[in-house]
Amino acid sequence: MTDFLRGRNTHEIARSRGVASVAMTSPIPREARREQLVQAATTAFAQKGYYGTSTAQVAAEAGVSQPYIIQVFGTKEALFLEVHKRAGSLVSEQMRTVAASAFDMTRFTEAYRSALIDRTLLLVILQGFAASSVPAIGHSARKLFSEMYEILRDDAGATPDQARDFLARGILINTVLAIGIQEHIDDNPWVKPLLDVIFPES
Amino acid sequence: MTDFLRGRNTHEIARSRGVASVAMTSPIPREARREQLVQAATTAFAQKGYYGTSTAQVAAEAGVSQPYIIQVFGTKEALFLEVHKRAGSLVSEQMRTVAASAFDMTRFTEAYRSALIDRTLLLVILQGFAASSVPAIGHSARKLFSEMYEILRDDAGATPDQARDFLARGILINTVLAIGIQEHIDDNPWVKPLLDVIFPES
DNA sequence: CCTGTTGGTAATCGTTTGATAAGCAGTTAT
DNA sequence: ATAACTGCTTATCAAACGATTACCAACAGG
Repeated sequence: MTDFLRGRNTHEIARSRGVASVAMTSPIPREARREQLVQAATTAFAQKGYYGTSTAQVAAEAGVSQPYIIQVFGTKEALFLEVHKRAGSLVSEQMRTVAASAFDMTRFTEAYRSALIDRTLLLVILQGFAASSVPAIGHSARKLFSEMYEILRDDAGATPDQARDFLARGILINTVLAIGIQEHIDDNPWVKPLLDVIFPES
Repeated sequence: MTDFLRGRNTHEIARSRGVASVAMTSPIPREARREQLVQAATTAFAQKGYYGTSTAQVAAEAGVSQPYIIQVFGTKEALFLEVHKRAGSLVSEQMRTVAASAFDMTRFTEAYRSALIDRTLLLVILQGFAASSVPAIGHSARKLFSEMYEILRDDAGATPDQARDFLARGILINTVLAIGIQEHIDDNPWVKPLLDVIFPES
């Protein structure tokens, strides 16, 4: 990005000063670091998708070097898959808890409002749909889709029609988020009534 | 791709034979060629999206050289925008004719079934949503979204709630097409009841 | 101390990318 | 005929990409 310092980590900063042991942060344990990288990658992939995001951008977002990303995850594809699966799990989890008791379309808003805290998760899922031509990504996307239907059917007791409408609403919200129409509402102010029924009183 | 002959057009074939005027097709007029290129680009972009599709792939699909694509459209972004806008126009057009009389959700299936003939159009629209982080593409996507709402509201007399449900169903269909779950129904056979209510008796 | 292991980086590579430049072939107008 | 225009190519380029290699720094255990 703009900040070239992003790529300079504590190691290099210390070395470039000629001081080996000043302002040196301890290396972060493997699992914690991996978690942090997935988080950064989620942010990056959410915006520009699988093809549109370079491993260097993910690295910059995380504040590490690009080869390190590859070293930890093996390939860019494996990284995206981990990001996608994690996002899918989190959203599924949230769906399950909200729809646990009985199916009720009025709970929909509640469900997605809490998920909106991590709107990047929803965007990653959309990007997964769009990149389904990559075999492994398509597989993961279909699995997620099926899993969501399973949740609605088994945990919420929804009929196929109800599940369809629920999923449709969810994907519509994902799309509206992706195109950022709320931020550009000034360009088309007359769509507000529509947005109002998509995001009630928010 | 696999066929290296794709890149050899009539010009080169004639020249490589040392014969200047044998089996030589006349150059195609500008507008007709442009149309053909947009068609090829639509096919290419529908599968792998804006970032995932190279201009060379578009050129191979159309049977012309890669620089020619750039020459005709200026940039890859301009090409995608033309493809996206044309797909949006065609789908909007179809929406308008079907929903012209009065709003009726039962006509939904009919509307999308005819549009399914060009499922690539729907995929291009989805890819436009996914690539909305590119400013011009985002603008085009929002414009399309607004236009669709306008059609539903003005031509079909739909309420915001009805428009929301209609659009949601449409985008769900786009998504289901994108992930290709129908082709992989064997992997998750129990989602068939869901697909049956998404694509009635098809 | 020094030795192995873990957590990282810099340097580099081969490929692919979008885009430019220059030129050739066929058609049309003078 | 020839000059000009349109259609389209080959050749080339600089930048960006994912990935490999080799190395450096800190810590832990003997």
